Amino acid sequence: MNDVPDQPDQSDPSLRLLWRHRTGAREEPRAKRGPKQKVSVDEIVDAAIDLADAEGLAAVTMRAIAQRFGLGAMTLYSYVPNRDALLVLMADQVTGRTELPELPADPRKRLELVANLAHDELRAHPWLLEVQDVRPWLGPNMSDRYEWQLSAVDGIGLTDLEMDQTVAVLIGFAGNIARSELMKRRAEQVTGMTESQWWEANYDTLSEVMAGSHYPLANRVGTAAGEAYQAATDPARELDYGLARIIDGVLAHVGR
Amino acid sequence: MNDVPDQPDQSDPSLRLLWRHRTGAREEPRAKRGPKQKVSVDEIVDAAIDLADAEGLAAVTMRAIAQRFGLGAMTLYSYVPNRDALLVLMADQVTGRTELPELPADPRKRLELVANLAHDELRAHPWLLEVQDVRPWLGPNMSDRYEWQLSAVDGIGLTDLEMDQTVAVLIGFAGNIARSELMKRRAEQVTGMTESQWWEANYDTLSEVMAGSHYPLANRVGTAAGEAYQAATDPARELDYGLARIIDGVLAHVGR
DNA sequence: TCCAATTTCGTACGCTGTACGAAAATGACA
DNA sequence: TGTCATTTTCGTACAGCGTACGAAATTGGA
Repeated sequence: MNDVPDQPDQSDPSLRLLWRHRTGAREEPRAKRGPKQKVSVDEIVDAAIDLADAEGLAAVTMRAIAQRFGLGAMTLYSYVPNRDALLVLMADQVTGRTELPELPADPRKRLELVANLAHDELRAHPWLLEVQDVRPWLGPNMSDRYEWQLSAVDGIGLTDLEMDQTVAVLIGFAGNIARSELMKRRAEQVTGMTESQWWEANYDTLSEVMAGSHYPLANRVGTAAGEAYQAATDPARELDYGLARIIDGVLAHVGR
Repeated sequence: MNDVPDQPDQSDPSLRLLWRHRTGAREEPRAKRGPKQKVSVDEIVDAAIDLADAEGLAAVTMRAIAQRFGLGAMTLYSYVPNRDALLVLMADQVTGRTELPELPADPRKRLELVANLAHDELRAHPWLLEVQDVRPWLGPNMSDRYEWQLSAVDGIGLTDLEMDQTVAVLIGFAGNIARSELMKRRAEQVTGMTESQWWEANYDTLSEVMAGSHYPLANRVGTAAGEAYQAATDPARELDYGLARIIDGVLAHVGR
């Protein structure tokens, strides 16, 4: 019998699930009775990650995951409270796969590394962009990542708050580039045409429909882009350009 | 009988729908026979926008929109080819509601205006962030907007390609701030707690679970953030800080 | 051996977008 | 005015989703 009255547990249940491999010292108490679980949470999460990598986040359905193990769909709910929690577990688990390299001494190179690492990861697992919209996750691997990101901007001359905000700007920017790359790939997949093919196929309709409007700058810029790299956009160069400007701004701010 | 062989029309059908109010000079040919349509595409799109503003994009279902007009769900498909096309129409239409102010002379103020306008709009219509992921849209109001954005960075000393990339960085950043604001609001709605309440409710679990890990920088930064503004993040200040750094970087690049 | 605890999972519900085809409404023409 | 081709309306249906519920199966401890 407890002295303290039973107040409803307001704490997020998926927190313990996220940190299941690092809970203090003791192992999580195995169930004493009942059938042994046939798979593990990690296996389920890994299977879901595979599925998302291969076919996109929309293909990550409870039924599809369960089928990979020959389980019934509802069985997954004895491992994971619901689909959203699974997505968070996927995000943290895939984050843990990327090892965090030593940081170079040069501040500019440090910031570039933070952005490029995020960008590469999001290119490899584009579904992370969609998961991000579901919930901010506070898992062990994400925490490690954040600590590493902060260490990259530490000692440069930023205040504590500015350190956080600088990291946010950098990884946000990397995410935007990754997002535009994803959209470009998706558009090509949906339409079955490359970007330049799309513009060609729609040229007549566009010029007819835009006859009454005038876009001198957009035309000039669009022409320049088309000549520079047979497409309207080139995310790789956007990354280099934008990253250089942001880092310039940050380093100028701390007076270098 | 046509001389040219019938080649399948590869052009995007929703393009004509997007530009329905500006097609050259002549009106779109009204149907000669059959019942008159009871509503208009604009009314449908406006209703969908209202719904999205009030209850989020997930509430924008074909059935819900149709019900607003006392129509059957399938009736909408005589106005709009499918839901995705409707979302694009919504995005362009709501973009047209924001009037584009005169641009100030000062380059810094011009760039700030571009970012702030995007940010305010996304705050008022957060579902635009989700629509953006569906498809890049090329409607009349988005085209006007893009031309205006380019004019804001024109004459500053950027190349044509850099103009486009600069706009992309600015509005992408504004979008990221709006996204984190949206997530914060959503989290409070889902959990029923404010951010600081969440941290309080999960403090015990967190410190237990993170006992084996060390996050000196994250702790320092988190403490600083908590003291500065009773929360882990403050999007409004992130906007000011990041925007200043980005614009610094751009203006330094063109040598001012 | 028996029971309590736990996992497994079939069924079902409400929800989604939308394919299909019948029914209703309308303007043009005989 | 009657007829018909055209167009809009929309009821029904289907596949797929997350998941609530409850029964069945499995297991270790007493």
